[in-house]
Amino acid sequence: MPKHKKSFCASDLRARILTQDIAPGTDLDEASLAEEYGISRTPLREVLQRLAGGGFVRLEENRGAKVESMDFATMRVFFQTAPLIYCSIARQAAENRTTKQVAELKDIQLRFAKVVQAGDTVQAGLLNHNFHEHIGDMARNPYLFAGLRRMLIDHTRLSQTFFDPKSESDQQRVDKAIEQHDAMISAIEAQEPALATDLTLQHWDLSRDQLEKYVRPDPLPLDVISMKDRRNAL
Amino acid sequence: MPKHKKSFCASDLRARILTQDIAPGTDLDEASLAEEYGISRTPLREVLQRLAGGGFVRLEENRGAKVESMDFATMRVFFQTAPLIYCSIARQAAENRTTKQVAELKDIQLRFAKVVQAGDTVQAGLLNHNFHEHIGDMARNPYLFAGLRRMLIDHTRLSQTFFDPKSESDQQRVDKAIEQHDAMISAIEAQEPALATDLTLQHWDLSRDQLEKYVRPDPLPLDVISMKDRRNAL
DNA sequence: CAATTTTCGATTGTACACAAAAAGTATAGG
DNA sequence: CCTATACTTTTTGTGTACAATCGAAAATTG
Repeated sequence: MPKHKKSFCASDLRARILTQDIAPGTDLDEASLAEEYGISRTPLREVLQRLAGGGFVRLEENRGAKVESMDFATMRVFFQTAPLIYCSIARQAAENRTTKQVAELKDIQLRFAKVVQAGDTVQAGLLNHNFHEHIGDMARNPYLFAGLRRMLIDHTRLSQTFFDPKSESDQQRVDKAIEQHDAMISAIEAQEPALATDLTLQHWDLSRDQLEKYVRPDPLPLDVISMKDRRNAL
Repeated sequence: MPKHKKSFCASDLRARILTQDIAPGTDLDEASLAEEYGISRTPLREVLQRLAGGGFVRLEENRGAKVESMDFATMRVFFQTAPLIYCSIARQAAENRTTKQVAELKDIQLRFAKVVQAGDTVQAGLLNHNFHEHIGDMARNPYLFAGLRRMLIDHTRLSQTFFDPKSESDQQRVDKAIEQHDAMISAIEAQEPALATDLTLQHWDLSRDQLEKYVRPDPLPLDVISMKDRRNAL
């Protein structure tokens, strides 16, 4: 049963990083994590090496592992590159998918819709991640897939607020995302690359709008700003 | 000095895989490699984990590390995807490069031209790899860069014959590749994304023509075929 | 003799102890 | 009071012994 503990450790750390339960930039202490997961430092270090390979953490010489963080320059690149990778992947997924993979994708989507309904925002984020990673797998393009995985790490972490509906319009947005997933599944199943690409672009637009709201929120009302200025004035 | 041995082991294994000194599909035995590099199995396993993260080897449970191999389906994808990734990278490299990076790229190119002149095909392949990876670094796009690195592993391994001029036309091809590198450097330095993209596409075309010749060589002359048939006939 | 099971050898996975390096703390000197 | 340096503590890196697993040959059985 020690094997099980190691793979649990790996997937749990992955999930905790994706959900920002462990914040970007955090250093991971080997000894305490090893104790926490009930394994020794040797296999824990191997888990960290693998997470580093996947772009979840960064290893620095004699200084341990830090959770990867995203700077502003990278965020700009993220918005630039996401549509390219997502759409290329979607097109190739529609071209190359197997029947089995479609069934698996439907299963993920079913569980996704369920946890969204139940209001489990953490699991929703993770299953949304799985959904898009699975489409990446369908594309059978190891080069773009590598890029997609890096992209999804950042996307999932940035989207933590996405599945947490606070208002009526938020709820509509989440419902729309689920509908878009269903449409994407259909297009991939029907092997219609152009349609899959188009739907993916729409899905991206929805996500982007939400992200931009989060990254660049509405400016403060003028009176609040003037109050702040007055307080901090010399 | 044990630190030095470990990083040497990592870079040496990387080079041996890229040059096909260790063939695709080979299993790597931990004990013998550890002895070979004068380190114990623990750090060697960490090296293998990192190589696995980079896509150089594949780790299988209780079955060690195998050098990644490329099947025919992937080769098709390789030819499809390479121009997309290379050109996107080149464009963004021209947009985002720093002066220091240009200097470093020139240095790599200088050493590249030198080893090609000296007929050192192994080093030529590795320095060509470095050249393109460094352009990837200039693009400052971690998502495409991840894909580029995977692509370069396969490209470098497939191109092992490229820098080994056996005929006059081979020599011309290698000379042309060097010229193209120089032109690419100029375009990146001048921050001309469109030109950099165009030159990269030309460079890809040169490489692709050579690869296709290698992958799908000219059919054997008819008389040779008939002789073969006669020999192997029942 | 074939098919299945068992046993053995080789290889990978884990734990722990120790070595090396970095970070933090106290002390001496200006 | 600040700085620099020596010392202590904490954390990471490595070597080694042992446990678990896999694959293949040998033995058992129908």
